[in-house]
Amino acid sequence: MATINDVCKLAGVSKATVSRVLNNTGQVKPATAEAVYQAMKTLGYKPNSLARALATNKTNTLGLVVSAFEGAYFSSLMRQASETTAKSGKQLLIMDGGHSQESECQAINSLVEQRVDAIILYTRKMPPEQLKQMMQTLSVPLVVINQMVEGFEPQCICFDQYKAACEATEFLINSGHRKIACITGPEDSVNSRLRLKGFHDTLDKHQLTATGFYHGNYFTQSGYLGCQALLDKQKPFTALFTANDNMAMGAIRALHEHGRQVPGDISVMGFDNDPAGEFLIPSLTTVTLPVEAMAQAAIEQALLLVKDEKISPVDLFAGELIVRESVDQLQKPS
Amino acid sequence: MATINDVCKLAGVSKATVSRVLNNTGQVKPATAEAVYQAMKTLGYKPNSLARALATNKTNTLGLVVSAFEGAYFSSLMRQASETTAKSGKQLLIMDGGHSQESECQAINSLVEQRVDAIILYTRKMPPEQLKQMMQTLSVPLVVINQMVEGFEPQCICFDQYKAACEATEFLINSGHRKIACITGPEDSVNSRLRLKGFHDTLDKHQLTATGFYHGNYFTQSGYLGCQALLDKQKPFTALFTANDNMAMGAIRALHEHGRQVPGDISVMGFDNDPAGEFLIPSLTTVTLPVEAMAQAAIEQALLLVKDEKISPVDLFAGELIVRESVDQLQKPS
DNA sequence: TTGTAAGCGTTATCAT
DNA sequence: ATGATAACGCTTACAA
Repeated sequence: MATINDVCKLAGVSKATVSRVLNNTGQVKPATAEAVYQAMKTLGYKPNSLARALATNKTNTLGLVVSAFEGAYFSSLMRQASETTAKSGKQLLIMDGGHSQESECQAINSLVEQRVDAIILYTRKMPPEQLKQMMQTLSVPLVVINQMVEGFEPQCICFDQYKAACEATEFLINSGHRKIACITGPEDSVNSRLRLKGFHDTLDKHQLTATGFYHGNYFTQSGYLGCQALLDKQKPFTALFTANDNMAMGAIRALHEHGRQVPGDISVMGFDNDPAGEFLIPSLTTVTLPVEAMAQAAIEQALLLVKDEKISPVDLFAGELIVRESVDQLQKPS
Repeated sequence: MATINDVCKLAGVSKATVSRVLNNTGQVKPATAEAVYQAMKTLGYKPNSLARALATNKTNTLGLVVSAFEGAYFSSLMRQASETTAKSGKQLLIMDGGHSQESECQAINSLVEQRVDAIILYTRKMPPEQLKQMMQTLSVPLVVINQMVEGFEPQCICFDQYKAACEATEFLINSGHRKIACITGPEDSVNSRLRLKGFHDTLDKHQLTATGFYHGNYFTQSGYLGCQALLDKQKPFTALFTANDNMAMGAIRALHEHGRQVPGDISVMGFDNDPAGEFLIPSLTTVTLPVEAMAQAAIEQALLLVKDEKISPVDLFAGELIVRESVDQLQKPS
């Protein structure tokens, strides 16, 4: 692999000059520049970004840690993050946060060792206190998605989980449902707790109480199992609130296998607006989660932090109810 | 950010010694080692992997370029690749190949500049000749998934698209279907052409001909649109062969909107075995594509190449028919 | 067991 | 307009 020295020799100039044409910094006579270009070409020279980073103390790289690769949600997140980063002329390094807090830490650590300019973290496992501590001690700027850290608001890109869950539940109630069951996310997830709280509070507000609930894990299968469990309990319900679209799909399948019509017998509300939901039969009533916008905001904040600019907090992102077929109106909404 | 020099001073030893304890290479007195650890800890020292890579000429990093982030298929690919790499103690750097051949080249180029130890490429856009050229000229080993390059077979991890498509079609015919339409992938994709060829050849073999076909783009929506187009043509068919599960889902939705029962009126065959297919109503008859195994094989070959070991070609991966509900047996299979 | 010093491929500061 | 040369943070002979 050719180095800058090889180029020097072939072009008959010094390292400094080659570096100049490489970064077009400083003045260099067109003729020599041309010679250097030629030399680079014939040698197939590619600058070594490691050496460059070492010399400049800038890697031009952002690190993104995601807590999963599965699901349309994360796909969109990664795609948008990658796009926004590319537009800024930097690299995006995507790492798997794995299934545990420990592996998330490892991922972050490894990004720090690689000297990325900033880290964007989508975590499901990291407790808020530890996030706070990292924000304080880490030597690179850290932006987190979907987790609020007190005192570091500008570095947090959040979605109003609670409100969105309230609205979804409200819609169910407004549609005339009174017996509502729920399949929620894992207990150890802050966001899933927020969604659950929104659900419960809204029921409370209407003097209702949940007909049953089940802790899923966001995978389709757990929606399926959860719904079976709910059905087995023999407590009848007319609507099911689900903490994401995947689980909604699983639940609908379980309902179908039990001979229940959706939405005729039981209505199902999703969460996330997975693109597949539009094509399901019945199509899924759900609430959008603007991942793309959030990913973009996260990268942009990170980019500002890299430039040492002061940043202001980003508003909470809001959900939007998408009314499709899977929820029946038992009565007209008020 | 603390450097090795800071550690030296605080611990009162030389760089060499610190390096020794860092990599536990060579002999170092337990007492001094302890002192060094202490120093590292109190300084919050993290080795700079750039400097290390520069010195050793090894980055301990593999680069993966994917042609898309969307879809369960790529999620599995990335997850498995990430896992296998991690097991080997290396890093996986995932890059977006983007939507064009040019951006794929950029991604590769940038990985080369970052001096990754090897590159794994899942491409949809790169023509075979160019792949071949890269394999010859690139300074890092290159492994490609799903594309066969003559003379570089050991570096190609492939799936037998053709055979799988034949089997799927055969199943349709065996089930009594004679009027079969098809929604295939993009024309410029080698694999999608192979699937289409398998479909056509199998029909030929039975003296049948396709009732119609449509070029989709692997997104759900295009299955939906394609199926509508097919329906509008008024050429009746009893079965639909689809080049991936997403498009199958879209097609089923279109069929439903046109009042056709699946599989009662029209059977639908998917391709890929997307995990969602199991929960669809009707659940999807499809053929598995062993992405995980392929991803693992790709990483393992890459790892061997890094170690300069000679590698032998990996067998073509085979599909497996998954019989579920979406295909009706008009007659018992022979 | 430990230290010295050269080198990895760049950039950047001086001179010239 | 160009060239020496000292960093950058680490590894690795070679000495001691």
